[in-house]
Amino acid sequence: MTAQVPDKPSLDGLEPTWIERWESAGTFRFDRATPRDRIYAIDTPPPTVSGSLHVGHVFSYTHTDIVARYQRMSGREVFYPMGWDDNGLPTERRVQNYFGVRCDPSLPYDPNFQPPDKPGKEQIPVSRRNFVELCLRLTAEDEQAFEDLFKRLGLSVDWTQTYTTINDASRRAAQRAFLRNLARGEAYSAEAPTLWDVDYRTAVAQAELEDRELAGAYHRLRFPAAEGSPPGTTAIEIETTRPELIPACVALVAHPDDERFKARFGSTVHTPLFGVEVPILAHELADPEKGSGIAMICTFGDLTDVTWWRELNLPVRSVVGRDGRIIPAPPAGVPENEAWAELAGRTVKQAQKRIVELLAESGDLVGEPKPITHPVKFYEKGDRPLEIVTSRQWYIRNGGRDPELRQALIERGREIAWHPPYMRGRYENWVEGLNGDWLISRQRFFGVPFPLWYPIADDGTVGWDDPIVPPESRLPVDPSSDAPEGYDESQRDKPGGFTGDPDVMDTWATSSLSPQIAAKWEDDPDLFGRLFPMDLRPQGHDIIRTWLFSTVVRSHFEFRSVPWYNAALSGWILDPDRKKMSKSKGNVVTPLGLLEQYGSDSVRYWAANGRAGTDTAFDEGQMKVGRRLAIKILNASKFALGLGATEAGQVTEALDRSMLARLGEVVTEATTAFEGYDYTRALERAEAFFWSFCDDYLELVKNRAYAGGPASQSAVAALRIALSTLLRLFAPFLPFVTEEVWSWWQEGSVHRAPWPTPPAEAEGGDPAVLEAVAAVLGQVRKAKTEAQVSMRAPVSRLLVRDTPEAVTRVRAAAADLREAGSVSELVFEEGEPEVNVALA
RNA sequence: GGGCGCUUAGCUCAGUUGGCUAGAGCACUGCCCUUACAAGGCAGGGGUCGGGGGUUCGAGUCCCUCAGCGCCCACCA
Repeated sequence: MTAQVPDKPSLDGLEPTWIERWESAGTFRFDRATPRDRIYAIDTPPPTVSGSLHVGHVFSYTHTDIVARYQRMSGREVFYPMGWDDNGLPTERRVQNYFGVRCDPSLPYDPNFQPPDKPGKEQIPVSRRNFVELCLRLTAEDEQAFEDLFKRLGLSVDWTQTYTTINDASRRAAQRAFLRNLARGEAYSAEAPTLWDVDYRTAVAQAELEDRELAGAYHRLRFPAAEGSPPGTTAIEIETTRPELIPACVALVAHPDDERFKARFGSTVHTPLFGVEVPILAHELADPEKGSGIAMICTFGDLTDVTWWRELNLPVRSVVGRDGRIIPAPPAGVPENEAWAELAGRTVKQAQKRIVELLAESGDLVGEPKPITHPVKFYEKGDRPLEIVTSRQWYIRNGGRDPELRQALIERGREIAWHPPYMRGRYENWVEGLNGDWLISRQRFFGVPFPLWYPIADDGTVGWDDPIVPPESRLPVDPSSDAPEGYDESQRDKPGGFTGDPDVMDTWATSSLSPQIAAKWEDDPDLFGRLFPMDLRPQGHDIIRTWLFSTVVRSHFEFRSVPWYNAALSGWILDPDRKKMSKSKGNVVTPLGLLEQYGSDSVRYWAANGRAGTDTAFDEGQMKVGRRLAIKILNASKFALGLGATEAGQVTEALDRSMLARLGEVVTEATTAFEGYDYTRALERAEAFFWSFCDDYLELVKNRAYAGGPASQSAVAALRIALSTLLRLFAPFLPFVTEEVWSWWQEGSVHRAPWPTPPAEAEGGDPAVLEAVAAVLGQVRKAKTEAQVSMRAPVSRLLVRDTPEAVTRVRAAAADLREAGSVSELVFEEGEPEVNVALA
């Protein structure tokens, strides 16, 4: 076929052109009729829709796309969907600010509600359903912007396969999976101390915690001995960073072997200011080295308190409310005295300040508080330290309390191929360290509701342990607006009636079902059967403990199988100062701006140089290199195709066969690398070959190719074979420029072309010939450079002395060498290797 | 405190079972308008492979040890 080569090939405008043509041609459309064993299914990470994508997304999504394109060219039908993770706290917060509303689940749905044009000072309370509608409205806009960016980046996603984590199908899947967990006993509810974010007013899970260093102080407090103690019994001094929890104190605890306190175990002391009598107890977790060696147990200051409280069977005296303030009335057993009046209603921070003053006045504070910094637990998205409150929550078993299940989940991890392999260690590390089940309920609104109601007895008590479940055929349900079977809406929240579960599932409880949701579990059994288990889960290594692990848990329970066979973990994008790319930086450098400035292929080139699992520096220099590579492909292609087509396609010359033989080796290496998910190496090999192809081979054959005749035809044929192979090698990385060049002379899309195999025309070629001739040519160039003359300057005599084998190799391309170097006389000798260049 | 990863040229990084004189790109220096490409090409300078010890004919690579950086977990009175 005759090539249609533009006079001045350019990268400008390639993206919109090809995005449009791929879409109209359905190039990346998934063919669901494909047999299962030829399908490659990807569990694409659904990005959180609450703001904007950043450079890190561009980086990691490119990696997945490269793999997808390789698999597609290798003959697999690629299922490459896109999801939008739009439920959850970040979206709620954004919607509140954007529309000036807040969710009040007690309100009825108002079908005619319209938010104000501008958010007012006071947030307007709206029903849950109205709130969810506003969330959907705002996320729809964001999702469109995300899609546009991902398209611009060149992701070969099948855009007809999209889902959102809040849509009907996702809610149905999440509720169905939960009900099955419940029926099998894998989900349960319990009233227990729970980590609680006082701003979001919701429980949070172990996996969502992070430590932050905070300033605090050790306060040394005196607990006087109880009346009736033997004469001379001293007061006990403890150290605490949370003096405001004195009214919540239920005991003191020291190590059982601690001689200082052994005699006191079983006796009691009084709390300062409140005079509550508390026992002195022994427990191994108490560290004699810390503070005064004896600690105050409060309900609850931290997780160790929870352990002590549980194992020592202590009472609960909660003083911190769900809003993070000291509750109005003291818990049972604590007097409502002047001290309490000073604390009630204050935030814990204010309460601490005040109680320290009171303790100083009463003389119970020993010395001055000693300032320290210490790690404090936060919800990863939160602003204030977590408190621990007692509440009823839903859990899914995850092995945290069950060694057998834990082991089974570790075994599942071993069925997955991890890229890079050491990431499996992080998974096992996490699973082995679990110390509680997975808390999935959140006291929030924009999420998947628990599909449950509870009966209300005639005396008004709620049957929390006796939930009413809907049939699966009714899903999804919203228990806040739908009534359960056998009841009607008038019985809501009435004695003898029912009440809906007010909570929603944590966002991970939905996204842990992403393979099920994307593959339309139960909604389309034929499709699901072809896709599950999937082939690849790509994701960041920071969410192994959350998304990856929870997906394995759900799949293990429902299917007794892994959710996918491969997990590819991408690294971080780092600032030039090697810190994780900060939000502010990420916003300065917008992904769209980069794509427009350098071109999508160039940005992808940079991303492709980040190996799986390895953190990568943000480097615009690499994007410039990528741009140069793309331009080089245009120009080299223009040259190769501008020579015209050869009819016979006979590759007869040794140099041509040598080049193709070397290219064949590169194809083999690249293919092996890709099969091991090492796309970076594949790119490296292709790129290294391509530059030597341009610098050496093209220069050597240029004159011969122009000349005409059989030897010329050999060069032209070899060039076209090489170009076809190279374009396909580069296609996964640089989809736009390769497609552009492919379209000059080939039918169809390069992205549906077969992955290259070593060229058959290389048969009998010796890869070392090109290398040997190129080395001599390099010597000629060096001589000219040193003489400061043009590369076209004539060489009167070129002497090549080397081993007989080497001489034979160079001699095989003697004519090309003479032309390329403008050499008059070319002399070969056998002997001590030397290249001697005599300029005219 | 436990686990994992990392440390190679000024910068970003390759270096696959130990094996020629340790590589690439960027940056830097010099030269060249050569009809695919000046948004280019060619050539060049630059490294005690984090420190120390060991195994070996031979170590960037294997073992021990120390140091530094990063991540995860535990502890956080």
